[in-house]
Amino acid sequence: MHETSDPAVEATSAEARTGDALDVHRAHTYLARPGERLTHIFLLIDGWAARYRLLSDGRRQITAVFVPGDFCDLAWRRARTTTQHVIALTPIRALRIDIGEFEHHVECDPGIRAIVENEAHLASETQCEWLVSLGRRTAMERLAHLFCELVERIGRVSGNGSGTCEMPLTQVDLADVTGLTPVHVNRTLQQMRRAGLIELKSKQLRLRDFSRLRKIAFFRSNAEGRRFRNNVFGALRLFQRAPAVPCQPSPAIEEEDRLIIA
Amino acid sequence: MHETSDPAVEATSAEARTGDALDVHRAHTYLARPGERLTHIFLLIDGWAARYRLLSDGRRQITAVFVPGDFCDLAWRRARTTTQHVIALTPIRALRIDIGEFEHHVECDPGIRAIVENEAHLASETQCEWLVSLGRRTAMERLAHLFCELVERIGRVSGNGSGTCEMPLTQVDLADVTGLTPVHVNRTLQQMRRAGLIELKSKQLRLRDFSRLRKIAFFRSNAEGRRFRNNVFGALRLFQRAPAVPCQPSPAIEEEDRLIIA
DNA sequence: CGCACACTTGAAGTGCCTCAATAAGTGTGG
DNA sequence: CCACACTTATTGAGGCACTTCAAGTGTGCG
Repeated sequence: MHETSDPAVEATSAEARTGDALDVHRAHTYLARPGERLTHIFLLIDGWAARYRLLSDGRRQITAVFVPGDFCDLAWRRARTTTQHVIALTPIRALRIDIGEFEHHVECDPGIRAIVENEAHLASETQCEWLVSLGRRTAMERLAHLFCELVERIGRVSGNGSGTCEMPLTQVDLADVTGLTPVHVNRTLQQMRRAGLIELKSKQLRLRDFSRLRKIAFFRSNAEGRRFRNNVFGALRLFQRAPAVPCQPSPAIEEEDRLIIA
Repeated sequence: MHETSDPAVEATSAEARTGDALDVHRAHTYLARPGERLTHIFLLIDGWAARYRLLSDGRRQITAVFVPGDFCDLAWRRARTTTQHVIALTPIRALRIDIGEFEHHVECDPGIRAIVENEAHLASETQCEWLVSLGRRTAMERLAHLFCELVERIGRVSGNGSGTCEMPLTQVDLADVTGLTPVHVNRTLQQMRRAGLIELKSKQLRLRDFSRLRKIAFFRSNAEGRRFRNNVFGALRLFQRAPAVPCQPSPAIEEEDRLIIA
């Protein structure tokens, strides 16, 4: 598979065919701002991003974290405009898919539709679990749960019951995900280190005792649901190729067609 | 429109045609339990319901509140089984729609598809705002926000800037929505009453100063997004009538079709 | 090498929780 | 219609998880 080993090269050639572009962005660049007209959906290839809501007095709550393989942001497929910020947390590479083409793919390609609907479903499950964290879990439980989730999403669990994954989130980011203050995140992380639960240094997270962390976090694995999840290269390939058979997308639904019954 | 003024009668006749049934349930009956095979989606006609997650030590977090006109639960359209509890908070009437028929309707009827996708989108926006509440808002802000949301969803705002709506949620329910304890909900409600913000008695909520509450809650209206929302009778009618033109639903997507690329 | 950013630590304060008891509703059956 | 059980709402006192403010100390990078 040497000829397809570099997704960037693939993307470049694909761009000529489909008009989709592989974007490169530095950390902290905005992929979306609230109120913008929605023109693209990104398929994240490398790096992390986050969606967040900012209150007018500066309070910030991160409402989703995007890792390689995630679409960003499926939440706005039905919307005219964005309602939240999306920012690159690290340098990223992402396939920028025109929203019209995206809808066309979803309409015409059952494989892509299955992926997209599955992704949306996973995102909604994740979001529910975040609600539980923010509403009912303690600081340590919230962090433990987040770490379990991320290791399941992008990490590796080794035989001896430990797991590892990248962790580019700063303590400020972690605070804005977990609804805590950075100071308290710091103290809680140290408590977890002292308890032998985790190691976290230079953007590398290691769960030293996955099963204990799961219990602490009341973590419910969604590995089954992720079994059929797209992987980043697979999804990339799917979106890069033109649909094998051109199809007639059903006509766009006009506002007048939406149900308004007095 | 006398002949269609009673949805129950309509439903009964529709049942003969479509197999959908209008269910009546008492308060506190389960519409779903985690791990159940998903067979139906409910269209709530009367009464309120809630989805929640229960931790093994008894902590409960309500992750969605359903009011008349809501589908319950769209979150599971892509799932084989339910992952949370859904319970009737009050006596309810609901149109029980077989999941297969539901998917058929969505597939074949662009009007229904528009409704369902719009509903799913609204639900996801609401959920994001709940994340912000639980993560970054104080007790009073959380309650103020919830009240603003509910008045926008089902209440009426009168000219003088006050709004009213039904409020069948007990203080325990409110606590499980807002991630607080019932005791603190009680104290916060009294504080809001004393401040002249709300009246809340015998299941009736009155916002005495909607604009002040909005500011307190950092409430962002989604009235625009709800303009095209189905209303309960409209949606009921749609789901009761058989599709005007029988259509060929695209073949179900088999597991093998889902993308698995190593 | 120095600047910016991430992380760490301490001390003091507070918003919310826990435990506990009582009052006020609400439905149910005799 | 009252007696009873049960849920819901209220109030008090005390404690703790988390916040706030205010220093620091690494640490990576141009």
